[in-house]
Amino acid sequence: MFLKIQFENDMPIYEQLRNQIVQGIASGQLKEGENLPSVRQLAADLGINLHTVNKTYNLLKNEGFLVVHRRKNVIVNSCEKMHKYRSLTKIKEQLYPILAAASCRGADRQKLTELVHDIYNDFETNKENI
Amino acid sequence: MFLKIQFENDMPIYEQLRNQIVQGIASGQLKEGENLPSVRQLAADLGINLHTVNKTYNLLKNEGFLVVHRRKNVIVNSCEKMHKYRSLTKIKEQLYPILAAASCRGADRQKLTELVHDIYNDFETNKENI
Amino acid sequence: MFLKIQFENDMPIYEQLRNQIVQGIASGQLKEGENLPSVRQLAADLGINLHTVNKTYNLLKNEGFLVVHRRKNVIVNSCEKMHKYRSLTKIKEQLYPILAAASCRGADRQKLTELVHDIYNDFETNKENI
Amino acid sequence: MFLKIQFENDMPIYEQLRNQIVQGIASGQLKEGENLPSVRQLAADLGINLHTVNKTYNLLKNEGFLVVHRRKNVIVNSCEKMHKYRSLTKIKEQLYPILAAASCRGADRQKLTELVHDIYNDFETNKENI
DNA sequence: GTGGTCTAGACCACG
DNA sequence: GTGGTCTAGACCACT
Repeated sequence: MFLKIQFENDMPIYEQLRNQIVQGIASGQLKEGENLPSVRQLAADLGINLHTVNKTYNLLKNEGFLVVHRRKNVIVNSCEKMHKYRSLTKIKEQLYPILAAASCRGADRQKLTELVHDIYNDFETNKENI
Repeated sequence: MFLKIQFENDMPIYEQLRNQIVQGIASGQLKEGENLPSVRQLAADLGINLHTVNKTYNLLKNEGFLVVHRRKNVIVNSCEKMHKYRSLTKIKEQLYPILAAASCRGADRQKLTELVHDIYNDFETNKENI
Repeated sequence: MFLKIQFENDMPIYEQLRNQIVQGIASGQLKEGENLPSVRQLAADLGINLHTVNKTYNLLKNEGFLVVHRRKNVIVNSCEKMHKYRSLTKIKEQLYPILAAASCRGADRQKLTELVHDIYNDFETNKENI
Repeated sequence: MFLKIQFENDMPIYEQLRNQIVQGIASGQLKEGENLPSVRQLAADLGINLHTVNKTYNLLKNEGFLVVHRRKNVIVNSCEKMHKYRSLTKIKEQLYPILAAASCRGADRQKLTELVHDIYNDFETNKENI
């Protein structure tokens, strides 16, 4: 598994985990329909609490990234389903404070669009390597 | 004052305040050298505790957006000083999880760059209206 | 714990605490990765408010001496991380007024370098005693 | 006059003033017996409050750097008199927290003694230029 | 049980 | 009157 927890990070563990799984999906390391390790197993692998993993899975389920199948295994949702959760206004809301700070600090729209491309390139190069 | 707190929001008050002030600077509503209301005043205006405002001001000071001036109280820092706090890697780090989720949900790089332009346009149109 | 507050001292409590912890790290009494008492515990031990301890910890965190670890609570940062916060110009700035006064009062560079060695010896002899 | 106040500095004005005058003496820009501008005049020159200048002068008087003459003009004390105020233990006390932080951050005794020499050189080169 | 946040009231240093 | 410091008591998120 490619997941790694930074215990000395400000970000809560469940949120680190959430972000990494989402990035795994974005970069194609986790594919549609692929199933994730059980709560118990992932907790053991990472050396963290069961509740924490559970919280992450629930969060990802509510966000539409995962679905819990009847046999209790957790799998990556289909792309079409995920698309239904898209909300540009929400994304904009999240970007706003980051871009505001960046703008104040002299990062112009050119720089920012470059960054966006950089990140999307990261996603795609990962896909190719798989 | 254009600041407004949403008490029902999950985001801590001090952080809402921080974001709004940064956006005020980005959009030119708060100009370099302009002074902000005193801790007590702003706390009274917003109906919150002065320590919460104090925390926000201190945070913004540490981030380089504000400086305490011995006679003008708290003022907006100069652009040049703010520029020293720019770190593209940090911005990228902040964008990463947002773009990952957006990408999973079918927002391609085209859409995202449009959003970036939208937001930068917001900043600039505000500037023109002043 | 080796920490001791002088309540009759002009220096703010949180700053006394900060200095003593930094000296503890410098002298090896607090080692890399070692964890400090909880905010509440230390506050109780020293007979001060937990917010004061909290302020100290946050200050030391911002200065790179401490990090909050999600399981070990607050721990001493690694030496490498601390090294990133070194700024000779800043140190020089801090030394300037002290050395100016010392110089006026007839303490020449010889005396001062001796003092520097004295202090560094203190740090090292403490290390050996552990 | 070579004095300059930074209103956006954390350090109180009276302390900035104190440090600069001490540095002026250390570097020979202010010589033994030379008299300083009146409280009123210096306050006007710097655009600060009378009380602030007064506080500085009183502080410097208590520290032995200045003496108030009978005709109310303030003059730089003689070197011999200043020497009586020397206390190595006090200097050491002041250096301690600075060197502790520096040491943690990887500035060894070599680096620090260099800094000391740098600063003393500053004092002396100023003297030669006068 | 930990640190983080918010509120509240008090005193002080500074200008 | 300003920000800075300290104390006190409360609730919450995280693990």
